[in-house]
Amino acid sequence: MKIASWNVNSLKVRLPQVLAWLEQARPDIVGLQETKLTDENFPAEALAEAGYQSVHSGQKTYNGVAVLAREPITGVVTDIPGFADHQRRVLAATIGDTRFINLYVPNGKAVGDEKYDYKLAWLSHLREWLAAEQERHPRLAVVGDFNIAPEDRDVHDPEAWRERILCSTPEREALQALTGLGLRDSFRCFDQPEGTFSWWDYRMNNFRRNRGLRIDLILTAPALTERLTASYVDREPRAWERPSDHAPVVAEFTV
DNA sequence: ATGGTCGGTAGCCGA
Repeated sequence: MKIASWNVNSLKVRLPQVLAWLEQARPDIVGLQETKLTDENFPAEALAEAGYQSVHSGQKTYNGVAVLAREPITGVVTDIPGFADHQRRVLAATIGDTRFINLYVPNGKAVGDEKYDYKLAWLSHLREWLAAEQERHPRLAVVGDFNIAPEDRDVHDPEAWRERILCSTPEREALQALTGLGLRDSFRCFDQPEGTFSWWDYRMNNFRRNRGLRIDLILTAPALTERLTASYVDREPRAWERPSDHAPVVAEFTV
């Protein structure tokens, strides 16, 4: 089994790249973030022709998350239970015996901003939900754009980013609270090249200079962690014409 | 040198 996560930064613009990547990578389950589409504009037919069933929780202009899968999708949940939010950032689904939770974690804008407080509150509620989900579904994968670089080695210039948004200690502690539930950052279950990132700002030729952050993650519960065979960032689509500012991240498993 | 680029949308906001 091969699963993936990709912040596409507008699925309207990025559909050709997404279809090309699905064809070459052939993942079984994919979480997309920042589709920026309403449900009626979601390209379900084009994805079906590519061999993927899909569910979408959409919103005009902002956010929007989708799950694509080769097998039937059931058990769809679109909100963190008990956390009312009009922002479409959550999409949980069951495919086979895998529970797949796709997240677009709030960016937070800047440390101390009201959006930062929303981000930390959101992550606190997420932790409570994931603790319960893991009880119900041992084969749990939590994927998405977490908008948090877990450690300094996930940041091209840690000193420049020290205690800034995406890297602050409270954000990292909120992420560690998820790994404290037994969810592992699958990427770190393997030796990895230094300077591996998943997001590069469009400005300043940051991709060419590899000035990025690793903020797109695939977390796995023990029943999946023990079946992990690989976890990596696929940088290739970031180098394509008219790219998203994020690259897809991938995890592979035995069965 | 404190900006720079995208995308959505129509003057800026969000990332």
